[in-house]
This record gives sequence, C-alpha cells and structure tokens, in this order.
Amino acid sequence: MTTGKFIYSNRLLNIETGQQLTKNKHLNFLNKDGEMNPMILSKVNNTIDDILHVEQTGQEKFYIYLPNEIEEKLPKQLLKQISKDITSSEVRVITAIVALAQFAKAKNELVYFDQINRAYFELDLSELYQMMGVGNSKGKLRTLVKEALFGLNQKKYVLIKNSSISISHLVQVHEVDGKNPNKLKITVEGCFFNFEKESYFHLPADINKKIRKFSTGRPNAQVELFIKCLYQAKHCTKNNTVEYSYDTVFKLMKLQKLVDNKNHKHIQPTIEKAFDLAKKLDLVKSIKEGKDRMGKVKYNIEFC
DNA sequence: AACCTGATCACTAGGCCTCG
DNA sequence: CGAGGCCTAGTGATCAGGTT
Repeated sequence: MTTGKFIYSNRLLNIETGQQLTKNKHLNFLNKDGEMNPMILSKVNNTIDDILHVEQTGQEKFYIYLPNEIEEKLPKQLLKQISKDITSSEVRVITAIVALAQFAKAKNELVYFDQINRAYFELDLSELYQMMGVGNSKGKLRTLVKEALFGLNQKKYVLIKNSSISISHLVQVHEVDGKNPNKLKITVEGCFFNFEKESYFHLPADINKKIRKFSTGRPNAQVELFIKCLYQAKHCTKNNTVEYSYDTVFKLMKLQKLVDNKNHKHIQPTIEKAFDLAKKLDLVKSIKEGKDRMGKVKYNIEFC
C-alpha cells in the first residue's frame, strides 16, 4: 500500500485552502453592488450562532473553518471564538482518509447515502497509522494521529456544490465495537469518493510518509497544502510547467498570517521550504525566479 | 510600527526499558 | 532477544512581550 497513487478532489483542496468561494463559478460571494450574498451570509451566521450557543443546546463544542473571503470580513475576536486554523495533522489525516475511502470503495466496502452525497466505511486504526506514515512508530505519535482524527468531529466546513451551500462535517468518526476501540466507522462527504461527479488530480499513496521523511521539525500545514496545490497544477499543465506569481504563492500559503504576527522574516524561508520539499518529493525539477511585466516576482516551476 | 528575544508548542530521532 | 513503548534532546513554528 506504499506504492501507487490515489485520487484527490479539487473541491476538497479548495475547502482546505479556503478557496471554495474564490473558485466557484455558480455562486458569487458579492453581488454587483458589493454586498455579501444573503444566502451565504445567513448560513454562516446561523452556524456562528450555533457555536456561540452550544452550551445551552448541549451539543458537543465545534468550530468552523471558513473560506478566505468570509474570514477577512469577520472581527478577529469573533474568529478566535468560533474558528480554528487547519493544522498539519489535520491536513495529513484528511489526505489519509481520502486514500482509505478509496481503498474501501475498491473493495466494495463503502456504503453510500446517495441523497446526501455521503458514505461510510469501517477501518482499523492501524490502517490509518500506515497512511499517516507512522506505521512502525511510537505511542506518542499514534496518540497525535488519533487526536487529529477525532478532532475532525469538531470541525465544520463551508461546502459548496454548484449553487448550493451547506455547512457541515467533512469527516465523522465513531467507535463501532465496545471491545475493540481501534475499529472505527468513518463517514465522509462526497468529495472523498464521488469522483464521477468531481474533478480531481492524483497524489502518491506514500505522500504522508515521504513528507515526514523530508520535512523535519514542526510541520507547517500551509506548506503541505501548497504541495497538494503543486500536484494539482502538475495534473492540469500541458507543458509540464506552471507559473505562479509571488501573490499566488503568498495567498495559497496564507502568508498574510505571518505578516499579521510580525514574523515578516519567516515569509521567504517558508516559501523556500515549500519549494525545497517539492524538489525532495521528486515533484518539481527546477524553479526559476523571474519578473512579470509589472516587475513583480514570479516563479516558473518545472515538474519532474 | 519594526524589530528582538525568550517561551511554548509540535513534532522527529534516537537511546533505553520492559515484557512476552 | 526483539518489538513495542517510554523518555529526552534537538529543531522549527508560533506567539507574546518588551525595546527601540
């Protein structure tokens, strides 16, 4: 299971990078007068109200991970209460579950709920450890993987398909056997398995393992998301290259966060770390830095 | 505001211990 | 004896507070 490739949905990557509104052609965030789309606004507001009143309703506490356009408009204080940034463990767990859902589908072990575009499958935690690249590893790491997995139960995302919007889980996890806590039932949204209806690209099955190997120290979620974007770009390109402006790289890796935290000098090393990791993964062959017509930095990336 | 510094967090790597 | 788990040092990311 450490060789080969699996399919990854473009829509899912857009959700992870907060671009589901940016990339959607059917649903405009702003109308022509520059006002927020009332349908999106009311769904988001309802969810925010739910989160703020969760103690009264007795539900489990949860958080929402918002599209960039909405996050920019909300006050920082409110964001702190209702949202959590995507973590590198979360990025890796989502990647692993996409792969595992596909393996389950191939074995006819995926159970569909067509009407709601969801499915579930059963898995043993050991399979997840393998896909996370911590198969032969220590207890502490396994604990972190488990925490990241069950953490998905507390995260909701803005899901947009064509012109419809919902705010819901991507993944839900339940124990199914009282005697065996390692046996889990995983419910996933359509972007994890419904590739007849989704556009997609490919990822290597051992991606998490390789990333662990090449990227030491504390992992950076945005760098790892950028790597997925590069795999996507490779799938789309016709001449085996892609050109990213500095601004695109800046946006994809959400480097504004570093500026906000006055970590200005970490920006360049972060970009270089991402490019370096892409090279080590045998994804990218070379990167040439140039200037566009406006004199702004751009990167010509040649894939392997 | 820009910059610096130290604390804390989230890992990796590797040595060591334990128990079958 | 050896696989798995525990412990700790090292590293990079992040953050908070202080200084210029």
